[in-house]
Amino acid sequence: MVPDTPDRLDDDIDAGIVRAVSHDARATLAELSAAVGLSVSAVQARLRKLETRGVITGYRALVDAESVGKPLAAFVEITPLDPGQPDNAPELLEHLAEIEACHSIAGDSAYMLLVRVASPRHLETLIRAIRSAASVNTHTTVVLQTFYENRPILPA
Amino acid sequence: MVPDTPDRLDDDIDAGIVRAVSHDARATLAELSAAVGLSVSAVQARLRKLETRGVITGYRALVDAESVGKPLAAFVEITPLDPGQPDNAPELLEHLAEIEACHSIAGDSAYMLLVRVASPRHLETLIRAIRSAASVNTHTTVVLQTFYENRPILPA
DNA sequence: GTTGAAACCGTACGGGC
DNA sequence: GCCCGTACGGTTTCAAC
Repeated sequence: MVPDTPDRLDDDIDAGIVRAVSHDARATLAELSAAVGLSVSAVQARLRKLETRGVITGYRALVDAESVGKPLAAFVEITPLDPGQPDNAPELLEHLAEIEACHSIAGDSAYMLLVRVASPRHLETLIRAIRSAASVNTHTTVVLQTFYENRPILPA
Repeated sequence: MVPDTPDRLDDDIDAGIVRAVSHDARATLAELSAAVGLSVSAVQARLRKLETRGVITGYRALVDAESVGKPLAAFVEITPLDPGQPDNAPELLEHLAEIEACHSIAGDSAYMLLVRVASPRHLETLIRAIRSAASVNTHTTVVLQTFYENRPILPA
């Protein structure tokens, strides 16, 4: 039996490109070229492919949350009030820009959110908005300090 | 009394630049210039300042975790075995590349980690490594599905 | 902040492996 | 198929204003 391709990286060069652009998304093709030892054209073609195949899904600036007025982060676990109802909480909450991430999880709660707000008062307002928008209970864990986050996901 | 600057964005134009580069970190200065209505040079100078002031701390490619062989994510809460000891768990764990984020938190546990691994077996190995490296108990919540994450932090 | 000129970069295309 | 080189238009950079 032929083994399935375990992931969508063709080879070590693709992995090197992903690593380099994960470390600095604004790196030029010339810099990426130097990093992996291929011509600029070849790197450009590979980068395009990585984007179209969905390996690279976008490019983001990392922004200091305090600098943009959102110094308070929290994990909010949510659970539907009525477990019988169809559950589309992620969609119902998508319009709330304070929510940075939404995962469904194993364990006591149904979803884990990561949120960022300006103050405890804003956190209270957001939690109320979450509860009423998605008909859920919430369990909130305040982040006291972030040591690191958004470390690059490196190809194995 | 003069109000303290609440954050480190000078004005709406800086906010616009941050928003634009958060949405697409590979946008050219010309594109950013068009987005905020300033000359290319002025945008470049502002972007540099935002970087040196620490408002923008870097640029990352968003990588599909499954495509690079890490389809399994989990939240790992950790608590020191001996609460009397000096606690430098974040440093002790920093060398583990599977850890994407480390926050200290309020509540039952001391820290919340976000980790990504290839399989349940790798998760077990990682949890053992975390326990022995930082002398902690762990409480793990597996991520079943990620609806969204890394949504941009927009200036208020 | 703006303009402008030189250096650099992104892109498409041709040819070779 | 993938890769490299070249050429042209767009971009980045920096100095002068």
